[in-house]
Amino acid sequence: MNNSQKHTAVSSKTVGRLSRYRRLLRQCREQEDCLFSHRLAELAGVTPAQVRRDIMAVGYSGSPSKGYEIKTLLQHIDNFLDPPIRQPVALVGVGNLGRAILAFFAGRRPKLKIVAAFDKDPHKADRVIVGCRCYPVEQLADIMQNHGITIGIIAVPASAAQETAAALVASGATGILNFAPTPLRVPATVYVEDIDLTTSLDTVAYFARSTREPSLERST
Amino acid sequence: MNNSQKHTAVSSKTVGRLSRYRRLLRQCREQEDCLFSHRLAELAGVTPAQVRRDIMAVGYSGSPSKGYEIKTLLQHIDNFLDPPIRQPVALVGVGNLGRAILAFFAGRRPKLKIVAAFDKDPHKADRVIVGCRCYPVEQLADIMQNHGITIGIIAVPASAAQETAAALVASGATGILNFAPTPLRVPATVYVEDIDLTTSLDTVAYFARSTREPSLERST
DNA sequence: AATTATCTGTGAAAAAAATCACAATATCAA
DNA sequence: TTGATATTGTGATTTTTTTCACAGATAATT
Repeated sequence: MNNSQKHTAVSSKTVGRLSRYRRLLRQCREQEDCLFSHRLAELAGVTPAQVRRDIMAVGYSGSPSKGYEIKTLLQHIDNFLDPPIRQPVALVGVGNLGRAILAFFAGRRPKLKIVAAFDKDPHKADRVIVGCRCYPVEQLADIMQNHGITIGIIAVPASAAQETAAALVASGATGILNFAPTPLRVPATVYVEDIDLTTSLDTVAYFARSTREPSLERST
Repeated sequence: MNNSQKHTAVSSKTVGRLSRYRRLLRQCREQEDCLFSHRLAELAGVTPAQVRRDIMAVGYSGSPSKGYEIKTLLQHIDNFLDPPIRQPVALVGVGNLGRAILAFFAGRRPKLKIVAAFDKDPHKADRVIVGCRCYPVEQLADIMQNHGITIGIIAVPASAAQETAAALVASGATGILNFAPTPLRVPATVYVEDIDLTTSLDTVAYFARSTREPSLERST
């Protein structure tokens, strides 16, 4: 009954959608006990087949008559997505964006928590911002190793992003969430997810013009 | 010489990469006059073939001997990505994240500018935050129509996201950048781009474990 | 002028992602 | 028990996205 990584490597798209399903399921577990793929699909804005495919990855089977038992499905998704023990996170860059990120993640997820923030500006060091201790960047390596941090969030200006990434990797990071508008050079063993606000806004602006053919978006 | 939308509809992935190329090109236009696809690919962390394909969309051809003339290529990308005149943007939700977004976009892009922010909290109304006038949500429709706003950024809590989206669409939005962790129901003619911090962090956390096979990431 | 080297632009192929479609299955109704 | 109905899980297919690979182009070299 090993349900860990046995199938042919789950894609990041599937992982992302599972995270989204989880949130939706948590919301509706009070109202309902079970739901069908088409119901979850509707909530998530995807197709039922997509939902079923994604759920295959977590190794849980629903019943043709009742669909998926929400409680059990959630357990399976949690088990799939969540780290076995604890995966502490470091944030680098405590500007506007950094503070917003701290506030956003504060208090959720005990296992996936921002346990340390870093900033170049010594004025910001040794303070507690939104419940998170802030250190000067010089201490990055030390503190990351002390806490066993393997995930870094980069919220520094583009000009400092590459060196920040290098420092994170050197201190043991194997995953980076990058808000800086710069592509990062990291070893192939490090997973990087970019959140590029400019690019996203440009894309929205582009498609907001030119009344496109009713395309990929969710409808009523 | 019509180089507008003639080809078979450009994908959002291509639009996003063009936005990224543009930023990189601006950075290196001082140093260099021309560059090859493999150089831009290296900067952007993609393959040369990808770069060439993407550039096809903007209707510009490089020279086999000199590559792409940076100045001209930039003009073509700008012409492709930028709105003909002006595409004002509205931000809804002036919490931590909203303010960070305002700060992030402040001063850039004259044609694609956040011209109005809205918040439910009347305390935040009628102030100027990071250079942007803030109004109570009640005035959303009025002000959007006055300014001819067609792009909305949603930075409200998940619980208010759907109604915000509906209000934006009702007031003329055809593109939405959604930071709320909820799928939005909008007509198929409205383009939505989701930026889901939780999902992104979950994905990074997932791939940060399990030393994956050297996969899709950029290497040294 | 011919040769070489290297690039672009793009048809064709491959890979990745999403969807279709249907056998297997569970439940209900009679 | 049988039949009718509706859903799951998944092989096969389709669609989308990326990459390959090469003809055609340009300049430098001889």
